[in-house]
Amino acid sequence: MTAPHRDPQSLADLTPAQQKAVTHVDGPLLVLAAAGSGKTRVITRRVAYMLSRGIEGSNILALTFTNKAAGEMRERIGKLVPNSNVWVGTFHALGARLLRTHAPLVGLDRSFTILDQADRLRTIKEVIEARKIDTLGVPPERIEAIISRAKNAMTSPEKLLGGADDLIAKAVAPVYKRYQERLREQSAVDFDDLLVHIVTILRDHPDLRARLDAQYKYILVDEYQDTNMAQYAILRGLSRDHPNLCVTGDPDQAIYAWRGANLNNILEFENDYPGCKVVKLEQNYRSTKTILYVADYLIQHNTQRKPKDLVTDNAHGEPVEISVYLDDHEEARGVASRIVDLTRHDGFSPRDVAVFCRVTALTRNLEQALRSASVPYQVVGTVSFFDRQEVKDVLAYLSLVINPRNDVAFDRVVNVPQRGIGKTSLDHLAEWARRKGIPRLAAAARAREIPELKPKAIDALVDFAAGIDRIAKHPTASAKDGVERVLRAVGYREYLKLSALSKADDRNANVDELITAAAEFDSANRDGSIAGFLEQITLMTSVDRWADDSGAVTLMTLHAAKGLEFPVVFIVGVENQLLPHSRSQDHPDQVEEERRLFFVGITRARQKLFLSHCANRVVKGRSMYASPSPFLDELPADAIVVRDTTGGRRASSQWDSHSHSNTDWRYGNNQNRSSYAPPPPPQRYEKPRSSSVNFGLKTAAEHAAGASAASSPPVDLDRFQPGVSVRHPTYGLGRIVAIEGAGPNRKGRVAFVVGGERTFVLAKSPLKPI
DNA sequence: ACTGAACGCTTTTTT
DNA sequence: AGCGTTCAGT
Repeated sequence: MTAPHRDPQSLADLTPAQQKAVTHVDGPLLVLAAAGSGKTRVITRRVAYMLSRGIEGSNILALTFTNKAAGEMRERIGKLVPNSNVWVGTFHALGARLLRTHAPLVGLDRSFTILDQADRLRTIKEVIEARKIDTLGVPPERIEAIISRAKNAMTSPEKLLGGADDLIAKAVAPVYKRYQERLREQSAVDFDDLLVHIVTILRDHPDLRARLDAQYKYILVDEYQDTNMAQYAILRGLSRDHPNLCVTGDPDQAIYAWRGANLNNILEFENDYPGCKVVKLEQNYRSTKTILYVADYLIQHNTQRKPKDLVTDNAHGEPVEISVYLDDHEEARGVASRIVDLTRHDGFSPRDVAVFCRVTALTRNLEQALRSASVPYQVVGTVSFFDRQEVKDVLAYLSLVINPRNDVAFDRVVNVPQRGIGKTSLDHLAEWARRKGIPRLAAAARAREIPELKPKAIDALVDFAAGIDRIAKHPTASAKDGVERVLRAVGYREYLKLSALSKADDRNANVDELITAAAEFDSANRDGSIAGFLEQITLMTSVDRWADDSGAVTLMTLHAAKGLEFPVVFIVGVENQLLPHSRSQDHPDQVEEERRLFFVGITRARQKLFLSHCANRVVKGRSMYASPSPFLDELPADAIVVRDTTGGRRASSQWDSHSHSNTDWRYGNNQNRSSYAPPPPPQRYEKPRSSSVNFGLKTAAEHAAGASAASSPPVDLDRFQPGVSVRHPTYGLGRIVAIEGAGPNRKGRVAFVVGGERTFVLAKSPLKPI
């Protein structure tokens, strides 16, 4: 139906299905894109096609899941059509941008602050404490999650309460209500508000809605299966007069239900947008036949699912390897040496390799093993640079300068560096500010009027407020200037030198890096503001900071892996309480999501896939028995090989006596083999029979023969003498310079290699002689 | 009243 | 292994 366009050759390299998607311009379009089906390519080509048909770039909006995906797409569009003016970004970035312009419509200043999830949790805790709300023992973290889910579903506190018989909702609703008020008082928003406020604005201001709808005449959405109700509502609002909405996604890759994503958005799209065209992309260009076969075999175990045919013309490839290790250290070492082999003998480079795990904590061992094997690696999703204390401190100062109502930032820095302002003084201040209905910074400036405060505290607070004021008075030139001004004004470098002990150098380096980041921001955004700098940082995800050109092995969670691909993939910790995670085991829906998560991990691999699990794993400092994931049973036996590295070393009478008697058990089954992939010749490998046991939560220490060795032996106090070298968990190595007193209260003065001298009560301290 | 050290509790996944 | 709370000391 579409006439030939200006550049006919540009479509020749696309399959008929891809062409259909690319050339559909007007009206709703649903692209069901299987993993590895070239979805991103189709989207970018479609944008280029629209531009070539004369559509203005400023009328096109492309929404992605992460900033990184946005950056890639922006770049690819830029290569096809330079200077196109298409807006590409995440939903949250769009929300922030629109809200900067229209903040007053929902009662916020334009200089509003975006709270990250740590700030949000802090605020929730404060609300509970200040209002003495009885939460019926529901922990703050859980309350936070419930509030977030309620917001994403656009449920008000009142409506949450309407759910009658739910006790938890009853406990959460008042916190939710008060939390929302607190945010408004501070002119702050959390991540969810970036979406919800936009929904409110679109709903309450029809003229503005119509204007935006007309401006964003063409909208593309990636990863549509992971959108939530608020995002859905935004899209509805922007696609009423011009329903040229193109969504792409794959229900089998929906892994964010826990965050409020609603799978029905994609399942019901055809009904929501009548006349919608549907294109299925089922051809896989990424993985070997074997990997695709394994993935498909697994995902067919989900009951809530539309069947689909995955096909590929790629080579068969090798069987998927499942390794069994004795414990998590062995696993890490095994993976590391495997990677060394691959790079030395098989022509892979470290950058071709990724290691995925279910929880971030698992990366620790791997880091160690890779380091000692001299394999370069990069962790995605650990405490990011911007989560570091010193960086957060400086950013909080900046944030307070820009938005003086930001009480969260005030609390964070009012006593950093220490100004002798303690908790009781701050409690009085907060209470007074609350009664007066003013921000805490303003209250600090008027500390003299607060009767409960001591003169010392008054002086310190007034001083602090004046200091912030002084910084704010200077016209803020650039982000870099702002950071440097803060550092100078508060004497932050000096503070680091004195208080940070052995970490002073690292922390100073981090501060340096922050200055660099600010300078980078300045040159990238010549009309940018400090507010813009802060916003960019808050909305940045861990994946966004990941540079894939670093030539290093990539370590990340399965969630972070979505949308990426690697020639070689390892998935570690494929164990029962981990994948599926123990928190999901009670709910079948959640187990299906875990299966999808595993599916996502498997389908990231192009050529080689390695899975592994352990018999023992250290969790939270305790060694626990671990059993293989039930998902491993759902893989086709004829496409996998098992490698048991535990040998006879796992001999433990406890273990064996608990074993199941089914000695013929092995991974996988062939009950309903899918027909598209002729499997490689069957490879029969006996699975270690004892591994099929699930011991639940007993610690291995309770069983192990050498259990007593695990408990730390009491240290003989007499061994602490002047001159003796000691180790402290926090301060590291040191030497005893003096012993004071006698008996159980005997104290030792220790000079540390880094960080000066400190005194400890020897019997109570964690000091160890060396 | 503030500061610092020790103890106990906790962690799924993230915009 | 990390963080917030608690306790003791100045």
